[in-house]
Amino acid sequence: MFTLSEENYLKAIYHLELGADKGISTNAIAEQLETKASSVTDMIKKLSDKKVVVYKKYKGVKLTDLGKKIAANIVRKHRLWEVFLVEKLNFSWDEVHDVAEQLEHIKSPKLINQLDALLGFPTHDPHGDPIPDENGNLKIIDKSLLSALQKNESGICVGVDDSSSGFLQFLDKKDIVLGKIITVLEKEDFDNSLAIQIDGKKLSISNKIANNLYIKKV
Amino acid sequence: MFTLSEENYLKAIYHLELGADKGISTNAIAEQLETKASSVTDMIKKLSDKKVVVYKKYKGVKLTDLGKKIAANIVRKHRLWEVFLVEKLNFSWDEVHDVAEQLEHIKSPKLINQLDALLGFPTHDPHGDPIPDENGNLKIIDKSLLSALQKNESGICVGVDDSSSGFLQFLDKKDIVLGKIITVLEKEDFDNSLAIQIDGKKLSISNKIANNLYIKKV
DNA sequence: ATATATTTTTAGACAAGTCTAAAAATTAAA
DNA sequence: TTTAATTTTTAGACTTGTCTAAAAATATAT
Ligand SMILES: [Mn+2]
Ligand SMILES: [Mn+2]
Ligand SMILES: [Mn+2]
Ligand SMILES: [Mn+2]
Repeated sequence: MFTLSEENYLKAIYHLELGADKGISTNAIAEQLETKASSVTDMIKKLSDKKVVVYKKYKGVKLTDLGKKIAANIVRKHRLWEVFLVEKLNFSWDEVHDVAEQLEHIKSPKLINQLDALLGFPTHDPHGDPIPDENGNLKIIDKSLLSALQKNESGICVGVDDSSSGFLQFLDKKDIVLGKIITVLEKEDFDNSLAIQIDGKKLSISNKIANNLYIKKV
Repeated sequence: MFTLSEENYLKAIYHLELGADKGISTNAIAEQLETKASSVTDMIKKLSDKKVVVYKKYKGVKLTDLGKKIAANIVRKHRLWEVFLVEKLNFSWDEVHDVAEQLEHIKSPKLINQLDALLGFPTHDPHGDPIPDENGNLKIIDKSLLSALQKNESGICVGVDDSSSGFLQFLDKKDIVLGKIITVLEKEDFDNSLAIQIDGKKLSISNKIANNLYIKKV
């Protein structure tokens, strides 16, 4: 069994490993968890003793298969709870993360299986992130940043890169919702801003926004 | 804000105070929480510093109004989660307690309000125990033990005194469910067992069972 | 290749929560 | 009302997870 703290370290390493081939550095973990490098070194030793990471001094850390499975299960719980909060309890997508951070540590396999069923076995959370299955496998869908679209191309909104409540509330304000179709009308060379069409309405979108919104080309 | 451990102490004292006029003894709390008296003394000092209990050395402990409110809120969360598990996730009433012990510590007022609404503002949990409102008030319904019924009197099942899974599963097996009406056909002086009628069926019930099942006289 | 800067680890400390063993206070019994 | 038994508190230790400051290793720059 793993403590709350150990689970958070495993999850942090799991997230950092996606899109990284080398071992994860002590500093990277410390930054992710808003803690100090020395604390990370201590915890890594414990996790190494428990066979969930492989650790070589000064060489960074990698999850073992066991570690990956445990971490994926925490992510699974986090995302299922986020779906629950939005679908069943009328939370908006910018309110769910902090509560899910707590709920993800509840230990009860039956609870999570039944929750999965109640929600109709969702494949993605409210931010468009995939929900790992019971074995920790997740299918990556083919998505790209809005900024990668060319003029006159269209895409369906499928996720966000930045899921801070600031960004999510901004999208709400602009009526940009996952599932809607965006068409690029114009790309400005000057500031890389975009003129887009969504829901029949025209909108101007800064480069920063376009770099944080995922779409699937249609 | 209170730690998980502090919350568990407050809840234990809250339960012990129901049906006790004096201060709650160190040993009583230690037994309830399956810990040692010395640990209780340490924690009581902390809770006293935080103004949630009043503590006089060797004289036991009492919740302040603030302490009562916080404890009642934890009980509220515990019981709402139990209702959720039974009503929405198909848990049986003997499976919910351990999970609720974890869920009761999740901090999110919105979560609990929305959960309350989703469940239709229930007044009692699956074991017949009342759910405190947002202010910590709970209305005690007039219930008595099955063993208090006289021959030919009837009552509706409204709760259990012992909510161990052993007892609950026993009731399941005998088809004794909250809401059903029980009529006492016979009382045996010899062993204080009861012959009862429930759902048209006749059943023999030991004194131990009759002393752990609450009914409301009809 | 050597010096400098950065990263990582170690050493030592601290708070929370728990425990055992011993001392002090209270309660019950003779 | 003394003595004995029980309850409660204190003293000191241990674990988990964290921190700061200093040492060691690695990476970067001249
Ligand atoms: Mn999240
Ligand atoms: Mn999410
Ligand atoms: Mn319970
Ligand atoms: Mn209950």
